[in-house]
Amino acid sequence: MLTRRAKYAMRALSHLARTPNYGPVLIADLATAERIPKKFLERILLELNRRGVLQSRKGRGGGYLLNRAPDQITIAEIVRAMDGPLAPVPCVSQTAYGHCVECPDERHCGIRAIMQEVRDAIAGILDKATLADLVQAERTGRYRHRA
Amino acid sequence: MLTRRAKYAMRALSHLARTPNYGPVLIADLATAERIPKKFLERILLELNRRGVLQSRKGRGGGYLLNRAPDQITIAEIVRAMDGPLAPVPCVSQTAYGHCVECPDERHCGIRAIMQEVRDAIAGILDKATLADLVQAERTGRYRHRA
DNA sequence: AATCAGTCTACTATATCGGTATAGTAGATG
DNA sequence: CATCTACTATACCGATATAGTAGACTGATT
Repeated sequence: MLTRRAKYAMRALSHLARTPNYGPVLIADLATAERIPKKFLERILLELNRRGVLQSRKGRGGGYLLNRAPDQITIAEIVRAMDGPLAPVPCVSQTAYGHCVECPDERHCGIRAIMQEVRDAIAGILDKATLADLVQAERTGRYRHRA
Repeated sequence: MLTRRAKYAMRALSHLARTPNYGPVLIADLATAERIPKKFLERILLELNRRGVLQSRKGRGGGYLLNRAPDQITIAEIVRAMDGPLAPVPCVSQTAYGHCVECPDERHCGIRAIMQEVRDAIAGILDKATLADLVQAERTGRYRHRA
Protein backbone atom coordinates (compact mmCIF):
# COMPACT_ATOMS: atom_id res chain seq x y z
CA MET A 1 0.00 0.00 0.00
CA LEU A 2 1.17 3.52 -0.79
CA THR A 3 1.63 5.70 2.27
CA ARG A 4 0.05 9.09 2.64
CA ARG A 5 3.54 10.54 2.19
CA ALA A 6 3.72 9.20 -1.35
CA LYS A 7 0.24 10.41 -2.25
CA TYR A 8 0.91 13.86 -0.78
CA ALA A 9 4.13 14.01 -2.76
CA MET A 10 2.34 13.19 -6.01
CA ARG A 11 -0.38 15.77 -5.36
CA ALA A 12 2.13 18.48 -4.50
CA LEU A 13 4.24 17.71 -7.57
CA SER A 14 1.16 17.60 -9.76
CA HIS A 15 0.23 21.02 -8.42
CA LEU A 16 3.64 22.41 -9.36
CA ALA A 17 3.44 20.78 -12.78
CA ARG A 18 0.16 22.65 -13.36
CA THR A 19 1.63 25.97 -12.20
CA PRO A 20 3.09 28.48 -14.73
CA ASN A 21 6.86 27.99 -14.92
CA TYR A 22 6.40 25.04 -12.54
CA GLY A 23 6.68 27.43 -9.58
CA PRO A 24 7.89 28.79 -7.29
CA VAL A 25 5.00 28.09 -4.93
CA LEU A 26 5.13 28.54 -1.16
CA ILE A 27 4.92 25.47 1.05
CA ALA A 28 2.00 27.14 2.80
CA ASP A 29 0.12 27.66 -0.47
CA LEU A 30 0.77 24.11 -1.61
CA ALA A 31 -0.42 22.83 1.76
CA THR A 32 -3.63 24.82 1.64
CA ALA A 33 -4.44 24.06 -1.99
CA GLU A 34 -3.84 20.32 -1.69
CA ARG A 35 -5.10 19.98 1.90
CA ILE A 36 -1.84 18.63 3.24
CA PRO A 37 -0.60 19.36 6.81
CA LYS A 38 2.03 22.04 6.31
CA LYS A 39 4.82 20.73 8.52
CA PHE A 40 4.37 17.25 7.12
CA LEU A 41 4.54 18.58 3.59
CA GLU A 42 7.73 20.45 4.50
CA ARG A 43 9.54 17.21 5.14
CA ILE A 44 8.24 15.64 1.96
CA LEU A 45 9.41 18.55 -0.20
CA LEU A 46 12.77 18.59 1.53
CA GLU A 47 13.37 14.97 0.56
CA LEU A 48 12.27 15.60 -3.03
CA ASN A 49 14.67 18.54 -3.09
CA ARG A 50 17.54 16.35 -1.89
CA ARG A 51 16.72 13.87 -4.64
CA GLY A 52 16.90 16.53 -7.31
CA VAL A 53 13.21 16.42 -8.19
CA LEU A 54 12.58 19.90 -6.82
CA GLN A 55 14.59 23.02 -6.29
CA SER A 56 13.90 25.70 -3.71
CA ARG A 57 14.33 29.45 -3.39
CA LYS A 58 14.55 31.19 -0.07
CA GLY A 59 13.39 34.67 0.84
CA ARG A 60 10.63 36.83 -0.62
CA GLY A 61 9.23 35.52 -3.88
CA GLY A 62 10.72 32.15 -3.10
CA GLY A 63 9.16 28.72 -2.74
CA TYR A 64 9.48 25.36 -4.41
CA LEU A 65 9.62 24.62 -8.11
CA LEU A 66 10.17 21.60 -10.30
CA ASN A 67 13.79 20.95 -11.13
CA ARG A 68 12.90 19.12 -14.35
CA ALA A 69 10.05 19.07 -16.84
CA PRO A 70 7.10 16.91 -15.72
CA ASP A 71 7.78 14.33 -18.42
CA GLN A 72 11.28 13.86 -16.97
CA ILE A 73 10.01 12.93 -13.50
CA THR A 74 8.76 9.36 -13.17
CA ILE A 75 6.15 8.13 -10.72
CA ALA A 76 8.58 5.36 -9.78
CA GLU A 77 11.10 7.95 -8.67
CA ILE A 78 8.53 9.65 -6.45
CA VAL A 79 7.29 6.42 -4.91
CA ARG A 80 10.82 5.17 -4.28
CA ALA A 81 11.77 8.46 -2.62
CA MET A 82 8.78 8.31 -0.30
CA ASP A 83 8.03 4.64 0.34
CA GLY A 84 11.25 2.87 -0.62
CA PRO A 85 11.80 0.11 -3.18
CA LEU A 86 8.99 -1.06 -5.47
CA ALA A 87 9.94 -4.72 -5.13
CA PRO A 88 7.84 -6.92 -2.83
CA VAL A 89 10.99 -8.62 -1.50
CA PRO A 90 14.45 -7.06 -1.11
CA CYS A 91 16.17 -9.88 -3.03
CA VAL A 92 14.58 -8.76 -6.31
CA SER A 93 15.00 -5.01 -5.81
CA GLN A 94 17.10 -3.18 -8.41
CA THR A 95 17.55 -0.05 -6.32
CA ALA A 96 17.90 -1.57 -2.84
CA TYR A 97 19.00 -5.18 -3.16
CA GLY A 98 19.25 -7.17 0.07
CA HIS A 99 18.95 -10.71 1.39
CA CYS A 100 15.88 -12.02 3.15
CA VAL A 101 16.98 -13.13 6.61
CA GLU A 102 14.79 -16.21 6.57
CA CYS A 103 15.87 -17.36 3.10
CA PRO A 104 18.11 -20.43 3.15
CA ASP A 105 18.99 -20.41 -0.57
CA GLU A 106 18.17 -17.55 -2.87
CA ARG A 107 18.80 -19.52 -6.06
CA HIS A 108 16.15 -22.07 -5.13
CA CYS A 109 13.62 -19.68 -3.64
CA GLY A 110 10.22 -19.99 -5.30
CA ILE A 111 8.97 -16.84 -3.63
CA ARG A 112 11.82 -14.89 -5.17
CA ALA A 113 11.15 -16.35 -8.62
CA ILE A 114 7.50 -15.33 -8.54
CA MET A 115 8.10 -11.94 -6.92
CA GLN A 116 10.68 -11.14 -9.57
CA GLU A 117 7.81 -11.12 -12.07
CA VAL A 118 5.78 -8.86 -9.83
CA ARG A 119 8.64 -6.40 -9.40
CA ASP A 120 9.23 -6.26 -13.14
CA ALA A 121 5.55 -5.63 -13.76
CA ILE A 122 5.34 -2.81 -11.22
CA ALA A 123 8.59 -1.18 -12.34
CA GLY A 124 7.55 -1.60 -15.98
CA ILE A 125 4.53 0.59 -15.34
CA LEU A 126 5.88 3.13 -12.85
CA ASP A 127 9.23 3.74 -14.57
CA LYS A 128 7.34 4.71 -17.71
CA ALA A 129 4.61 6.77 -16.07
CA THR A 130 5.65 10.39 -15.54
CA LEU A 131 4.35 13.39 -13.68
CA ALA A 132 3.07 14.63 -17.04
CA ASP A 133 1.01 11.43 -17.36
CA LEU A 134 -0.33 11.96 -13.85
CA VAL A 135 -1.56 15.45 -14.70
CA GLN A 136 -3.09 14.14 -17.92
CA ALA A 137 -4.79 11.29 -16.02
CA GLU A 138 -6.30 13.80 -13.60
CA ARG A 139 -7.98 15.52 -16.51
CA THR A 140 -9.24 12.43 -18.30
CA GLY A 141 -9.65 10.08 -15.33
CA ARG A 142 -7.78 7.49 -17.37
CA TYR A 143 -4.28 6.15 -17.81
CA ARG A 144 -3.25 3.40 -20.14
CA HIS A 145 0.14 1.75 -19.79
CA ARG A 146 1.89 0.99 -23.09
CA ALA A 147 4.43 -1.80 -23.11
CA MET B 1 6.89 -5.28 0.78
CA LEU B 2 5.74 -8.73 1.79
CA THR B 3 5.73 -9.31 5.53
CA ARG B 4 7.45 -12.25 7.15
CA ARG B 5 3.97 -13.62 7.87
CA ALA B 6 3.28 -13.99 4.15
CA LYS B 7 6.64 -15.60 3.43
CA TYR B 8 6.28 -18.00 6.35
CA ALA B 9 2.81 -18.92 5.09
CA MET B 10 4.15 -19.70 1.62
CA ARG B 11 6.99 -21.79 3.01
CA ALA B 12 4.69 -23.75 5.28
CA LEU B 13 2.17 -24.37 2.50
CA SER B 14 4.93 -25.35 0.12
CA HIS B 15 6.12 -27.85 2.71
CA LEU B 16 2.66 -29.37 2.92
CA ALA B 17 2.37 -29.46 -0.86
CA ARG B 18 5.57 -31.51 -0.96
CA THR B 19 4.34 -33.91 1.74
CA PRO B 20 2.64 -37.23 0.79
CA ASN B 21 -1.13 -36.74 0.87
CA TYR B 22 -0.45 -33.04 1.61
CA GLY B 23 -0.29 -33.84 5.35
CA PRO B 24 -1.17 -34.02 8.12
CA VAL B 25 1.98 -32.45 9.56
CA LEU B 26 2.37 -31.21 13.12
CA ILE B 27 2.79 -27.48 13.69
CA ALA B 28 5.94 -28.30 15.62
CA ASP B 29 7.41 -30.27 12.72
CA LEU B 30 6.53 -27.56 10.21
CA ALA B 31 8.09 -24.98 12.48
CA THR B 32 11.33 -26.92 12.83
CA ALA B 33 11.64 -27.89 9.19
CA GLU B 34 10.99 -24.39 7.85
CA ARG B 35 12.69 -22.52 10.72
CA ILE B 36 9.61 -20.59 11.73
CA PRO B 37 8.86 -19.63 15.36
CA LYS B 38 6.25 -22.13 16.44
CA LYS B 39 3.76 -19.84 18.16
CA PHE B 40 3.93 -17.38 15.30
CA LEU B 41 3.33 -20.17 12.82
CA GLU B 42 0.30 -21.30 14.82
CA ARG B 43 -1.40 -17.99 14.19
CA ILE B 44 -0.58 -18.12 10.51
CA LEU B 45 -1.97 -21.63 10.06
CA LEU B 46 -5.06 -20.76 12.05
CA GLU B 47 -5.87 -17.95 9.65
CA LEU B 48 -5.25 -20.15 6.61
CA ASN B 49 -7.55 -22.71 8.18
CA ARG B 50 -10.29 -20.10 8.62
CA ARG B 51 -9.90 -19.15 4.98
CA GLY B 52 -10.36 -22.72 3.82
CA VAL B 53 -6.83 -23.14 2.51
CA LEU B 54 -5.95 -25.68 5.18
CA GLN B 55 -7.80 -28.16 7.29
CA SER B 56 -6.73 -29.50 10.67
CA ARG B 57 -7.07 -32.77 12.53
CA LYS B 58 -6.93 -32.88 16.27
CA GLY B 59 -5.66 -35.60 18.54
CA ARG B 60 -2.98 -38.21 17.99
CA GLY B 61 -1.85 -38.49 14.40
CA GLY B 62 -3.35 -35.08 13.69
CA GLY B 63 -1.87 -31.90 12.30
CA TYR B 64 -2.47 -29.60 9.38
CA LEU B 65 -3.07 -30.59 5.78
CA LEU B 66 -3.97 -28.82 2.57
CA ASN B 67 -7.67 -28.50 2.01
CA ARG B 68 -7.25 -28.33 -1.78
CA ALA B 69 -4.75 -29.50 -4.38
CA PRO B 70 -1.73 -27.17 -4.71
CA ASP B 71 -2.83 -26.03 -8.17
CA GLN B 72 -6.11 -24.85 -6.65
CA ILE B 73 -4.44 -22.53 -4.14
CA THR B 74 -3.25 -19.22 -5.60
CA ILE B 75 -0.37 -17.12 -4.32
CA ALA B 76 -2.73 -14.14 -4.39
CA GLU B 77 -5.02 -15.88 -1.94
CA ILE B 78 -2.13 -16.50 0.46
CA VAL B 79 -0.78 -12.96 0.23
CA ARG B 80 -4.25 -11.45 0.69
CA ALA B 81 -4.87 -13.62 3.74
CA MET B 82 -1.61 -12.55 5.35
CA ASP B 83 -0.89 -9.01 4.19
CA GLY B 84 -4.27 -7.75 2.99
CA PRO B 85 -5.21 -6.42 -0.45
CA LEU B 86 -2.75 -6.47 -3.36
CA ALA B 87 -3.77 -3.02 -4.58
CA PRO B 88 -1.47 -0.10 -3.80
CA VAL B 89 -4.47 2.11 -2.98
CA PRO B 90 -7.79 0.98 -1.48
CA CYS B 91 -9.83 2.70 -4.20
CA VAL B 92 -8.65 0.19 -6.82
CA SER B 93 -8.88 -2.93 -4.64
CA GLN B 94 -11.24 -5.65 -5.86
CA THR B 95 -11.33 -7.50 -2.55
CA ALA B 96 -11.27 -4.59 -0.10
CA TYR B 97 -12.53 -1.47 -1.85
CA GLY B 98 -12.41 1.76 0.15
CA HIS B 99 -12.06 5.50 -0.31
CA CYS B 100 -8.83 7.35 0.28
CA VAL B 101 -9.53 9.91 3.01
CA GLU B 102 -7.43 12.59 1.31
CA CYS B 103 -9.01 12.09 -2.13
CA PRO B 104 -11.35 14.92 -3.17
CA ASP B 105 -12.68 13.27 -6.35
CA GLU B 106 -12.06 9.65 -7.22
CA ARG B 107 -13.14 10.04 -10.85
CA HIS B 108 -10.49 12.65 -11.49
CA CYS B 109 -7.72 11.10 -9.45
CA GLY B 110 -4.57 10.54 -11.50
CA ILE B 111 -3.02 8.43 -8.77
CA ARG B 112 -5.97 6.11 -8.90
CA ALA B 113 -5.80 5.84 -12.70
CA ILE B 114 -2.14 4.86 -12.65
CA MET B 115 -2.41 2.57 -9.63
CA GLN B 116 -5.28 0.77 -11.30
CA GLU B 117 -2.78 -0.47 -13.87
CA VAL B 118 -0.39 -1.54 -11.14
CA ARG B 119 -3.08 -3.46 -9.28
CA ASP B 120 -4.15 -5.24 -12.45
CA ALA B 121 -0.57 -6.20 -13.21
CA ILE B 122 0.06 -7.60 -9.73
CA ALA B 123 -3.25 -9.45 -9.58
CA GLY B 124 -2.70 -10.72 -13.11
CA ILE B 125 0.43 -12.50 -11.97
CA LEU B 126 -0.52 -13.61 -8.46
CA ASP B 127 -4.04 -14.81 -9.27
CA LYS B 128 -2.54 -17.13 -11.88
CA ALA B 129 0.44 -18.35 -9.84
CA THR B 130 -0.44 -21.29 -7.64
CA LEU B 131 1.16 -23.22 -4.82
CA ALA B 132 2.05 -25.86 -7.41
CA ASP B 133 3.96 -23.21 -9.38
CA LEU B 134 5.75 -22.18 -6.21
CA VAL B 135 6.96 -25.72 -5.57
CA GLN B 136 8.03 -26.03 -9.20
CA ALA B 137 9.86 -22.70 -8.99
CA GLU B 138 11.75 -23.90 -5.92
CA ARG B 139 13.07 -26.79 -7.95
CA THR B 140 14.01 -24.87 -11.07
CA GLY B 141 14.73 -21.44 -9.55
CA ARG B 142 12.53 -19.97 -12.28
CA TYR B 143 8.99 -18.85 -12.82
CA ARG B 144 7.61 -17.39 -15.98
CA HIS B 145 4.23 -15.66 -15.95
CA ARG B 146 2.07 -16.38 -19.00
CA ALA B 147 -0.54 -13.81 -19.90
C1' DA C 1 18.29 45.39 9.92
C1' DA C 2 13.81 43.49 9.04
C1' DT C 3 11.41 40.19 6.98
C1' DC C 4 10.41 36.36 4.41
C1' DA C 5 10.80 31.52 3.42
C1' DG C 6 13.07 27.21 3.35
C1' DT C 7 16.01 23.91 6.64
C1' DC C 8 16.90 21.19 10.58
C1' DT C 9 16.29 18.76 15.08
C1' DA C 10 13.51 16.97 18.31
C1' DC C 11 9.35 15.33 19.99
C1' DT C 12 4.64 12.92 20.16
C1' DA C 13 0.77 9.67 19.34
C1' DT C 14 -0.86 5.75 17.04
C1' DA C 15 -0.53 1.54 14.46
C1' DT C 16 1.69 -2.49 12.69
C1' DC C 17 5.07 -6.24 12.87
C1' DG C 18 7.26 -10.04 14.85
C1' DG C 19 7.06 -12.73 18.61
C1' DT C 20 5.83 -14.79 23.44
C1' DA C 21 2.86 -16.44 27.33
C1' DT C 22 -1.05 -18.42 29.16
C1' DA C 23 -5.20 -20.57 29.15
C1' DG C 24 -8.67 -23.21 27.02
C1' DT C 25 -11.17 -26.59 23.83
C1' DA C 26 -11.79 -30.57 20.82
C1' DG C 27 -10.68 -35.16 19.36
C1' DA C 28 -8.48 -39.89 19.67
C1' DT C 29 -7.39 -43.82 22.16
C1' DG C 30 -6.68 -47.15 25.82
C1' DC D 1 -14.19 -41.95 30.89
C1' DA D 2 -9.71 -40.34 31.69
C1' DT D 3 -6.08 -38.41 29.59
C1' DC D 4 -2.99 -37.35 26.35
C1' DT D 5 -2.34 -34.83 22.11
C1' DA D 6 -2.84 -31.02 19.37
C1' DC D 7 -5.30 -27.20 17.68
C1' DT D 8 -7.70 -22.54 19.23
C1' DA D 9 -8.00 -18.17 21.48
C1' DT D 10 -6.68 -14.01 24.10
C1' DA D 11 -3.64 -10.99 25.86
C1' DC D 12 0.58 -9.03 26.01
C1' DC D 13 5.34 -7.01 24.68
C1' DG D 14 9.20 -4.49 22.37
C1' DA D 15 10.72 -2.52 18.12
C1' DT D 16 9.85 0.00 14.18
C1' DA D 17 7.13 2.86 10.94
C1' DT D 18 3.57 6.29 10.03
C1' DA D 19 1.52 10.73 10.54
C1' DG D 20 1.94 14.88 12.48
C1' DT D 21 3.66 19.07 15.65
C1' DA D 22 6.89 22.66 17.70
C1' DG D 23 10.56 25.56 17.66
C1' DA D 24 14.96 27.17 16.53
C1' DC D 25 18.06 28.26 12.64
C1' DT D 26 19.98 29.72 8.08
C1' DG D 27 19.98 32.09 3.96
C1' DA D 28 18.08 35.67 0.65
C1' DT D 29 15.97 39.91 -0.43
C1' DT D 30 14.65 44.62 0.13
